[in-house]
Amino acid sequence: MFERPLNREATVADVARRAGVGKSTASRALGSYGSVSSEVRLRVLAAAEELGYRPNEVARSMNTGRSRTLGVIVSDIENPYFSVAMRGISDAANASRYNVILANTSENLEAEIHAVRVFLDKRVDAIIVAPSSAYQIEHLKAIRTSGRPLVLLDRKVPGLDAVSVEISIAPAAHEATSRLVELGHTRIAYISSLQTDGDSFAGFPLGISSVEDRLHGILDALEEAAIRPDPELIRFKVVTMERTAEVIEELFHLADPPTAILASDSTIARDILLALRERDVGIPANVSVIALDDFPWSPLTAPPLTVVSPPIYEAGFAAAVAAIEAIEERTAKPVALQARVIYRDSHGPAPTHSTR
Amino acid sequence: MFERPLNREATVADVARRAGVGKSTASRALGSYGSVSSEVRLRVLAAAEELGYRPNEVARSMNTGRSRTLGVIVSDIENPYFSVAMRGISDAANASRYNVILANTSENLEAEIHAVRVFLDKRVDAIIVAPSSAYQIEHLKAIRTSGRPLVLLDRKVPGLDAVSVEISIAPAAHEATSRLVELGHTRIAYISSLQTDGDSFAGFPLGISSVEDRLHGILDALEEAAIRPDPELIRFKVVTMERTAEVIEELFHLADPPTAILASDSTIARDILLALRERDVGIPANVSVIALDDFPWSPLTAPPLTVVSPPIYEAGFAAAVAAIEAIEERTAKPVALQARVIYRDSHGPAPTHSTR
DNA sequence: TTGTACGCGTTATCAA
DNA sequence: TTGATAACGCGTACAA
Repeated sequence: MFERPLNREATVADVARRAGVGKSTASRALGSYGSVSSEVRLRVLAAAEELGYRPNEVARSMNTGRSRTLGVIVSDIENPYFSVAMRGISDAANASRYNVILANTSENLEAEIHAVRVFLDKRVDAIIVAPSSAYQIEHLKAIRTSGRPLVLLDRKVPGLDAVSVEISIAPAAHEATSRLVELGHTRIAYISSLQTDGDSFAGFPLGISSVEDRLHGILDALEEAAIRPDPELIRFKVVTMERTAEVIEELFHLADPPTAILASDSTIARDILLALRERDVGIPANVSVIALDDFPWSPLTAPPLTVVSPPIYEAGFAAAVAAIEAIEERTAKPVALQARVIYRDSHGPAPTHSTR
Repeated sequence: MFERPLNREATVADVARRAGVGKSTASRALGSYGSVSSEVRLRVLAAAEELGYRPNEVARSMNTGRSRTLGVIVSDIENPYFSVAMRGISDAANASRYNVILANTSENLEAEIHAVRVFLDKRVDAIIVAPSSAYQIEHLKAIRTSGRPLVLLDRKVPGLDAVSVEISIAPAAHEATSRLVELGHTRIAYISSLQTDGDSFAGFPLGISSVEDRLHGILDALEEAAIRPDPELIRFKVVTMERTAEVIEELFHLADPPTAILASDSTIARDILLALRERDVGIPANVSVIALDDFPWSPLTAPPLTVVSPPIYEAGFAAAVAAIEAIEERTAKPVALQARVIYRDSHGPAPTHSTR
């Protein structure tokens, strides 16, 4: 069914022979560099056309040492966050005639280490990664040691020689939290899927910038309002739908349950909405819900979701642009983007005790 | 900032020298093929370890002619349909130690042709594609001519020597349509984003199997119920949000407007829901809506959406498995999967005239 | 302007 | 079991 072709592909040598010129002359004519008489050029081009010549990019990479390929490592391409970022990366890469090779890690460090190794072996020109850990970074350092640029998508890792494309969520998270406070909320929960492996501060994990960032925005807003953050209301490592339901259950059984819930990302937001619907909790009548992430369906949920919307397409695009700049110019500037709040109907005044 | 490394990577020759053996002996020891005395093997492995040797996959591809890479061509990775399929492809590829390289085409034939050329030049081992046209297939034929397997994702193209992974929507589309008929609907619209370039039959485009498939399911169900399909109600090439709003507008200004709308995919479904909300049309009180596609947020829309759910992760996985089989075994079996209907709350009885 | 010859890092061939 | 050598297809220094 899938036999190999009998006649192999035409090479530069074949084209040269047919055009009756030397190999390097053909090579120059095809690559349009150096100097070739226009008469010869036409003859070479014609010969190439006739033979259906196509350059072998593998051979080309072999002696240029460059592959015009960007390696992209994300936790899950299925997540709209990363698929949108990927589209941005892909569009930017395409515009500069680069290709994109993808690896999913499921937030698994071993998989990430493996992906880096494979990409390095394949001689990608640069690697774009949303790292799962800010502490185990030997493999990321290895990228730099190999002489290839490294671009950090969204998450910043201290002590690493890399370009980072950051999306600052803090100001928007601050704004959203303050809005909740204005509406009378004092018991505000934050549920995050983050599995961190680093230090923690007062029970809060630290180290991965995007998390610190979100948390700072929230905590600062609470502090301004003189509301003491309750560790009971801040939950990490909530990774499955089941765990989300459990956490929601626990939160509502607290002596003083939350009146608002902040979701760290769209998956958590979905699971929270599902769990609340299961329990028949009215939104926003009984609880306000705000997602610290956006996704295409956010205007259409019941009720339409108030979100902190990060410009991820732009971030992906910027990451690829930075990677290509670093490859070609040996330098690239870090990028900082800002999320913004989109107010819709999933938040409202804090319920009074009588309505609860 | 991003200087090239001073000391280049260790090669087989370096390892061989350090271990005090010949280049080919080292190569055999590292690749664990041929025969090497265990004493020498250990020495070579130790030397490789010390030098931090890593094989150069580009050089390897160069003379094996294989790259352990699958090229994947989709219209838009941002679309959950393709991002989920991509995850399936990626997981299956990963399990067999293959890599995945991605191209987006935005349903643009030129981009698809370009992507094929690039992938061929890069010597991918096989190409998985959801083709945008069933007629312009020279570039797809070129894949086969080059001796590489071609796997068609979701869409079947006649007259092409390729393995296809099909998702049959027809039975589920039939079932969903019949359900609508049972509920009293006789005016059922179908809105599709498909931009086809082929023949049409009674104004309906034909040729791309997944479309014929959906349409057949719907038309068969109508025929069984002795309802004559109205070409006015069947709309193709609805690709933008604006166009969707226009089409909705047009449909509702018909003398006999639809009481149910079938959406071809999740993007169209989103735009339809948005347009209906804009017009304040009650779902399902005034119109029933069913999507012929599923996506993670379908249970959480207002109202929860009745959908025809295609197993796309499985389709992606199967496509990659078939591609790898074709590469390694020279043959692969086509795969046929079935979508199923998930009944939720966006469909209901046809409104009586008095309520309209 | 043109052509020859070599290098890139690997695997494959083959004689020792 | 081993190692010298060729081959993959391209770019490119260098000489003509």
